[in-house]
Amino acid sequence: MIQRPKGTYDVYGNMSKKILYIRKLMTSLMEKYNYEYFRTPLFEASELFHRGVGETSDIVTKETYDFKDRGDRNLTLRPEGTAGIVRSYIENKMYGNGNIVKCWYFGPMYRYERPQAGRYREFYQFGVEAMGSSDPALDAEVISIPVNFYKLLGLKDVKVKINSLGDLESRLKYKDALLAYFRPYLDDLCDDCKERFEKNPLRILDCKIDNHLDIMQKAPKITDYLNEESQKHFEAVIQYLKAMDIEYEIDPNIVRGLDYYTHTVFEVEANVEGFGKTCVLCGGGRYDNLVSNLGGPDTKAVGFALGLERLLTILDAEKIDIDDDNQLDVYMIPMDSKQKEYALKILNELRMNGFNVDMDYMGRSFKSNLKQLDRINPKFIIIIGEEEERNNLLTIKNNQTKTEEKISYNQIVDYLDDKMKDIED
RNA sequence: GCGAGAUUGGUGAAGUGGUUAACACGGCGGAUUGUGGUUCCGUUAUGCAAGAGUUCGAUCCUCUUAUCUCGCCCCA
Repeated sequence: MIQRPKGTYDVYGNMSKKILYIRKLMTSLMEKYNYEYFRTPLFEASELFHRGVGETSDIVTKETYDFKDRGDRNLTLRPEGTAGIVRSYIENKMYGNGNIVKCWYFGPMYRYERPQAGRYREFYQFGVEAMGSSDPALDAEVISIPVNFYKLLGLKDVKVKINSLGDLESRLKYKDALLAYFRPYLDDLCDDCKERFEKNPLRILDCKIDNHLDIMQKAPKITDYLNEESQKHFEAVIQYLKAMDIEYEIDPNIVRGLDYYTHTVFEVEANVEGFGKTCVLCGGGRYDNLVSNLGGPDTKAVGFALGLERLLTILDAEKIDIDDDNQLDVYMIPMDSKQKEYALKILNELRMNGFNVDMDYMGRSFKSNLKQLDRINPKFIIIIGEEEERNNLLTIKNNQTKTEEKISYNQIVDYLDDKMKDIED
């Protein structure tokens, strides 16, 4: 038997309802924020991610799906959303009028990782990018999006952890300071941290094993290395968060895994009782150099992304039920296959008049069809037998009151329109 | 990439080196030939992830592969 590829999953049943609901919520929220929907290709020139995400990041060095197409082009399935959006921004010259571009996306991303709970090789991300402004208020707006999104979904104790990496200058100075600081203690660090020391010293601060060590607590803080401009930006973001009543905590250990971040970096976490711990739900930050690094004009930008699968896992753990069940308006039961023509005629008519209608295609006995009704749970049942067909009638039964009446075919649309209003009231 | 544990029908699962693989739910049919969540009856896996090996005989033992779960790395 052919199985689905490792780290992928199929969506159906309950899951599909949840996803549709979440997508609807995203769409309406982004309308309120006045962000535009963007869609970019699932694969891009490999070089885009090498230059965009960072040549040294783990995502690019060991997690991408790279392939050559039949025209010998080097392509990569996108491991994240920002690089493609920025490429599109540059390629379509959206910077033209010095406009701000605020957009959102939702789609599959690909990383060759070891699958674990809530983590897949093909996974979906919802994200936004706001390009063309360095206003710290924009950072705050972007941060407010996931916060409000989670609140609307019913998550509790949603909290922002925020830090600043400063501009390139501040960051380099800090990196040097860290290297100088940790070098004498290298032997005290865990093996992973020794590797981090070489590759990405900022991540040492994030280590779960060495967390307790004295040298960790006393390590230099990025905040002491921010230049004046970076400091001012950071403080302003904090002020704006306060203004919006968004709960935050400054966490100097947040450094993020992608190379393009500058200034604001943040994660949003929620306390998940089901897991007995706080979980990171999404992350993002400012990337003022990415657009120019990818060949565009100097453009400041900020964004975030959240993983759908982790969100669903956490909603489950919190027992937040979000399925967006749209109840069937009408279920049709033909008494006999002879009545199918007439049934289909009614079915089609009702659908074109805006009702959700389905009927039995299993050739079930009448009795059996009735037994199915509890599972199908329609608002109305239309029963069509020989007599109804002959006289252009149909029997319609209210599934709640269990009362039924015979009406003529011509009346059905008006009849249902009327009844639906009653139900809604 | 490394380590550990799993994989039995549509679903949840019990089970054993040897004839017909429990039990439950669901499905279908019937008791009730045009009106339903109850009850009762019948039926529902030529097969125990895939392949190979050991054996007179394997779902059970061994190996390989695949996938899932958990941990590390990483990410979010």
